[in-house]
Amino acid sequence: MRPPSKSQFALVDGNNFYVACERVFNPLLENKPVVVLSNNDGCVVARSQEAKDLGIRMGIPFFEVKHLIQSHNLLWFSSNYTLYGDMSARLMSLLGEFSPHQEVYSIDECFLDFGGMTRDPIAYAQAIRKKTKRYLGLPTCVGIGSSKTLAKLANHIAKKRPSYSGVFDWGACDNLSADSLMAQIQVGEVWGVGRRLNQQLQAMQIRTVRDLKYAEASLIRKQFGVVLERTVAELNGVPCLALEDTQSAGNIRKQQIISSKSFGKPIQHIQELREAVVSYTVRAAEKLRQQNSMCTHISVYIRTNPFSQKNPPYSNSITLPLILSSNDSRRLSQLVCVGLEQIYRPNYFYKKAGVMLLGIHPENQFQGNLFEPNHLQSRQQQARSQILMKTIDQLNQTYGQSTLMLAGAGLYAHWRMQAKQRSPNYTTAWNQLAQAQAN
DNA sequence: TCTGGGGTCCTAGGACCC
DNA sequence: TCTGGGGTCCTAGGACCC
Repeated sequence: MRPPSKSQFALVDGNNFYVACERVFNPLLENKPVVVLSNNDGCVVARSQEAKDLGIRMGIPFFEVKHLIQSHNLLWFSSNYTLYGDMSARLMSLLGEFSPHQEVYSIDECFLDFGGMTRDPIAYAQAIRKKTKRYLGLPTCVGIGSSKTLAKLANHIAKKRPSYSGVFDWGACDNLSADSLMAQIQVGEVWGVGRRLNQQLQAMQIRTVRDLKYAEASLIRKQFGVVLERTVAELNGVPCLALEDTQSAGNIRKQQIISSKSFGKPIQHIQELREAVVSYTVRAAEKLRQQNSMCTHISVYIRTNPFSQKNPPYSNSITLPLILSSNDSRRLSQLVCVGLEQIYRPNYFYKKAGVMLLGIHPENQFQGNLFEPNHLQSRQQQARSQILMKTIDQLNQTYGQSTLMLAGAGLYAHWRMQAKQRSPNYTTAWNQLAQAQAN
């Protein structure tokens, strides 16, 4: 029996998204095993179907599959987030036309509100797929269900079972066949069941999606908390998670902003670490200003390579409060350097550092400092800082990133990460388009 | 040689208050 | 000597997601 709820969600997800983006501009990649790597060319983060068929697992370190380049003509790319981000924006804007409400959930997927739809949802979803393929060259799959969790699961089925032609709708399926389908899917595939929960559920003989759907809610609540209890309700068609409308782009304000990266090679000296964390801070502060916010705390961390056998491990972090909220790159960088001094230990080989902005609030809720001897002066400084930062942002936007930067970020940046095979920015830079043609 | 980066939410426990 | 109960707020840490 279907629940009385009228809510319907569709989850549209790009297939092998990063690989698909590369293929749009390079048709020679079609029908070949292709992978896209994480930053620093570290791990495999996207695989074409052919690469999956070679047994390349998601997240596997690249060096473990490098031999397939020779033996199976595996093709690989460094990640090009400028390209994927731009393609994503186009995809989301196109998908947004298909529903009054859209939640952009990640770079390659979004929920659409299918509630109260009078048309045949499957035909409608097929129309969506056709349009994204024709306009953007991107293949997608669509899952439809009365809760977000069911829509995610439906999308999984649409992807794994070609017989559904890329669209699966729980509504087209009676209870009995829905249950038997769920009995064929591992519980770990459910949205919200990660590695840890999977292990614990297995131990309780909850092995398939169907097992979880019919697990006793009170028991789940007691053992695992409200989050999984909600998941169980959602599997039963009771929507607990609302669609968070992100269609009007301005309303997403991040609660924390992180900028962190591994280094191309390990570094030892504090001066180089300082350059790295200052440049991350500048990047984070830019993001902060982009959403018209300020922060009250900043946190910095450093760590050695945890996989290294020969060097001793060390990692540490520190969170420092700002006396006055700020989004000024200079002030934040100063504080980050103070923090770095406190956690830095000599004689270690550092592999990664990061900066986190916390206590984020809108710019216009600026709190003056009561104890500031000259309150008015601090207001004026604040205003000048805003103007300077806006100017820097504009210049960098117009003339390219790092046109203007803090000297502390370092001019040479020997620690910068590796990206040996990045594709051109086909959609965002005229000069790189020309380069693509020449190739 | 080579192992990503950027987020969210929830909970437990301590500090502090009356 | 004896030392309550209930509330809020904050932070750290753990789980999850892509």
